[in-house]
Formats: sequence, structure tokens, C-alpha cells
Amino acid sequence: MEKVAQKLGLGKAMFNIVPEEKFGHYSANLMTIRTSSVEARKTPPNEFAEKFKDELLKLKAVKEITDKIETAGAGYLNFWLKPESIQKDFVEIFKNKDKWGKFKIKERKTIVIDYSHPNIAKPMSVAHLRSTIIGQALCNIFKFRGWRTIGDNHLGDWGKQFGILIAAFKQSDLKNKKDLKIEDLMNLYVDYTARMKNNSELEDKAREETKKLQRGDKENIKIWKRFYKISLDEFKKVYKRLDIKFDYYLGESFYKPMLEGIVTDALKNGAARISDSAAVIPMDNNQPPFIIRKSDEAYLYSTTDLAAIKYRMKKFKPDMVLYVVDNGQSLHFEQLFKSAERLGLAKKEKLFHAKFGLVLSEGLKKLSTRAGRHISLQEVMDEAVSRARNVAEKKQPDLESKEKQKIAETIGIGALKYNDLSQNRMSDIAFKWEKMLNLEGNSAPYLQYAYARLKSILRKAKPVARFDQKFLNSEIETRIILLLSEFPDVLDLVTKNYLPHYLAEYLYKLAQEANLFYQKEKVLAASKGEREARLALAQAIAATLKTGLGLLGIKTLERI
RNA sequence: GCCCUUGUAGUUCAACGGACAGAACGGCUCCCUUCUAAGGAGUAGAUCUAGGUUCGAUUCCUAGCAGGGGCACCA
Repeated sequence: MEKVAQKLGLGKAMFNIVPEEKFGHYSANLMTIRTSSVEARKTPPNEFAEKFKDELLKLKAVKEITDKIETAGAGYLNFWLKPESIQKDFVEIFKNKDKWGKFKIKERKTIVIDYSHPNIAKPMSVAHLRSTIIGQALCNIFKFRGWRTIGDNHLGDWGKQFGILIAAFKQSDLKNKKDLKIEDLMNLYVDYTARMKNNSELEDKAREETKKLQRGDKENIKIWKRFYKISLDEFKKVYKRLDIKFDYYLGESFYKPMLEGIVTDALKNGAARISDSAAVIPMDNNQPPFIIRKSDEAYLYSTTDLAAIKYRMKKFKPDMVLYVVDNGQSLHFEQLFKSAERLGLAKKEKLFHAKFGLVLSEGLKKLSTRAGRHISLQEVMDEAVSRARNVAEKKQPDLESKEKQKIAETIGIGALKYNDLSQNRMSDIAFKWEKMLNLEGNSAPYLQYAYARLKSILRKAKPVARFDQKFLNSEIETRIILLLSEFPDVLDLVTKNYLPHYLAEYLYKLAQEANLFYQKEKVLAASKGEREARLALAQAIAATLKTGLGLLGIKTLERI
């Protein structure tokens, strides 16, 4: 293709080959080529497509895969692919099994993904869900495509909040309570913050405790450690249930020893200066300065973030550092990236804020811990599972209770994850139970159901030993093969844009086709040749569904 | 006031500058003697407004309108 483009004077041509809905042909969008060539612009789309077609037909390789090429629409070329060529593709896909789409050669590129980052002493809420789920899916997909991935949980385990907590804790009667829960800490925090509003004494007290903690006061450190452990144990429970795994838990406190150095270096380097007795890095175009040390000598999360960049660059030598954080922090990251570059810590191109919209309450209000509006993740997960359980009771009353519970867990959690992963939107999300826990239509259970149906068929037959791909000649079968061959490209699209929803969309489409396939073509009852070939196809679809869902962090079930 | 972001069927979401803007839910009609009806078939229904760039704009640019977020010592 590229050679033809060059021959026609197109220079560096770009191709977009997309499988069409219609039976068995590809269409190449020639207009994409035109825009990259001055020469091509002189010719109207259709005329150009005609010319391009003639050149293509002269090529041997083209003749091998296609019966007919036609021009259509605004400069499209429709390729009628030969069935043998499509069927040959399938053999390749089938052979790869669950490795289909996996990158064969290591790219040796490294990506650090910063995600989840809940705050110590606050239960995880639905707001953390997006970062956690999207981050983990990206991690899985990058790894599958040959990258070295480093998942890092940058815990909010340091800062002013602890002053508040410690002050509140010392005043309370919780000190002697044995099994202190994360909810207790959360209540302490909310209560104290509310009282602090009208009481500057309490505020001073909190500030005092923060300082003491930062100076290494023994008692405060001890309390802090206790809070840390309670919280982390709680988080790990949630992560286990959600199937989330980190390579590192490098929280804010980890960077504590580096903070002073960051600020002195910045001042020495000239990037930062003192303003109103705070150390700031001035920004251009009307942006407020980036404060890296407060006038009371305390450091901020901006300082920590700079230290984290420095550390990550040195330790992991990454090609990319991805921050999966909501877009409420856009300004912070713009400032951070600029500052990092000025301090010579990292090039801006290597830092990327993969932002997403906030989760808002139904009235489109921000869900803030301080205001006490808080929907706990635990609560959401339980509700999801319980809804799935209700459906399971209705649909599969004969199953054992234990199996029903397992199905409910897998489906409930899957639905929750899929809801986040199937949408790209930067716009804010209104929190609604019904939407969040959708169990029908474009949802995780739909995909899990298609998988279970395929497995149910496969269970009733021996594993495919040999098959003749020529039997895969119906419309739906051809369409599915074309779709399966697209899988690696879809994964590339995800890694290129950091958008896992492309994969979710693809899998949904594949599941739709799978549902059509086993409805239209009998597998087990078919004549021998057809039966084996269709079993092979079912096997390949199931494998790809499982791989894809696995990458999204969604589990499959053998039966539901 | 400045900056960022979003505006697509009744609702929730898709659409790498390209063919007739796709789904799902909800509405209306159908399909369980045939590999699981958490399924399938059909039907009605949408690009905020006004300009611009382009052979071609939901997509890019400008202005406006509307929602959300942010704007020096919170994270």
C-alpha cells in the first residue's frame, strides 16, 4: 500500500483500514491519504480512488487477497477479500489461543502508572474507584503489549490532614478502643473539621500537631503508624476483592527525606524564589505560582510530587509516567510538569495526566469528604453483589447457594468495573445506583454471559484436534474472524491514547457477534467438518473474550 | 474576571477529519418442543447556537449560551 502511495506521489501516506459491517470486505479510507499529500489534493476524491485502485490491482500481493476492488462513497475503496485469505487469518488466530494479541517481542519500554492513591484514614469512596480501575486496566494492557509496567500507589499518607486527625484523636475517647476502624477515623476527621470552621483554636492545634509529626515527635509518629496500618489493611481488603495489584506502595511519607533537597535545589537553580516567605516556582500565562514550601516551613504535596518524579526517573528510568487522577487536578499537574522540566527532573513529554471526570452526587455536587458526603466503596460493592445475587436467584434457582454467591460476586464486581471502563468521558459522572450496577445490555454480565454460553457448547464436545477452516464461510463467521484479527490493533489504540474504553467497546461488539453466531449456526448438531471448524471458532472467540476481559480486570465464569 | 473541561435520541454513553452519527436502558411488536431468554429479531427517536477552515466537521478554529471543576500556602 505504502509503495503505491509513493508511486502516486503521496509521500508519507497514512492508511486506515477498517473492517466494514457488510459482508467480508474491507474499505480503505483514501481521504486520509489525500490530506497528507499536496499532489493528491488536486484530484477529487472519487477520481483519486479510481486511480489508486488501478495501481493496487497491478500488485501481486493485492491480487492474492482480494477478488474485487470497488470505489464507493467519498473516495473509499472496498476490497472484497477472498474467503481463503480470511480463513487463513483464522488459523493464525486459533493457534495463538489465549496469547492472541500478546506482543511477541519485548518493546523494553517502561511505564510508571500512578493510580488509586487513596488517603490514609479515609475509607475509599466511589471517587477512588475510577482511578483504581482505569489504572489497573492500563497496567494490564501495557504489560500484555510488552511493556515493563510499574504500578505505584502514591498513598496520601502525610500532610495537614494528620494534624487534624491527631488533634481530634487526642481529644477523643477512642484512644483506648481496641479495634479502631477506618470509619472511626473518618468520623473524627469530619467532626473536627466541622468544629474547626468556627474555632481558630482548634485550627492552631491541628497545625501544631502537623508540625510535631513532621519533626518526628514520638507520640505522633506512633499514632500515625497506627492509622496507617488500620487504613492499609482496609485498602488491601478492597484491592483483593477488586483484583488490584501494585508493584509499589510509595506514599507521600516515603519522599519526606527528599523534600528539603528539592526546595534547596530549586532555589539554587533559580527556578524557585521566595515570595511572602514561601518558596514558589513562578508560572507564566496567568497561572498562579507553584508553592513548594509554605511560609511556616512545611512542605506540600507539590513538593512530594516533584520528589516522586525525581525518584521515579532515577529508579525506573521510565519512558512514560502516567497519572490517573481526576481532572479537578488539571492545574496542579500542568504546574507540576512545567516545574519538573525547569528543575531538570524530567521532560514534559514523559509525564502525562490521564484525567477523568469527577464522580458527583446526583445533584451534580462534588463528593467531598470534608462535607461528609461520602459513598463508601465497600457499600457500593456489596450492593452490586447483592443485586447480582437477586438476579441469580431468579434466573438460576437450581444452582447451589455457594455457586450462586460466586456468580453474584464475579458479576457484581464485573458490572461495577465495566461501568467505569466502558466510558471515556472527561465530563463528570452523576452517581446513580441503577446506572452503576447495570446488569443488562451493554454491561459486564452481557460479556460474561456470551463467554459462558460458548464454554457451555465447548464443554459438550472434545477439544478440537483438527479442523478445516474452509467450513467457516458464512457471513457471521467471516465477520467474527475479521473482528478477531482486529484485537491487537484495538490494544494498540488503548496504549496510544490511554483509553481502556476502546477495549471494552470492542469486547462488547465481539460478544454481540458471538451471541449471533451460536444462534445462527448450530455447532454440536452440525455435520462433522462444520462442527469441528465451528468449535474452533467458538474456542477462539472464548479465548479472546477471556483475555480481553482479564485485561480489564473482569473475571469470566464457566457458567452463569 | 482568568484558566481547564463537557454539551449527541426521553435517559446513560459511542463514533482514529470521511460512506446512512452507533449502542444500551426506557416505549411499542415479536421469538423459549432445538448447544443457558442475564439472550435474539423488528420499530420510533439525537449532533447546544452562530460563524470559519476543508472536496467533506459530532470531531479542528473563533464567538456565544449552558453544566462541572480550578484559580498562593489542603490533598
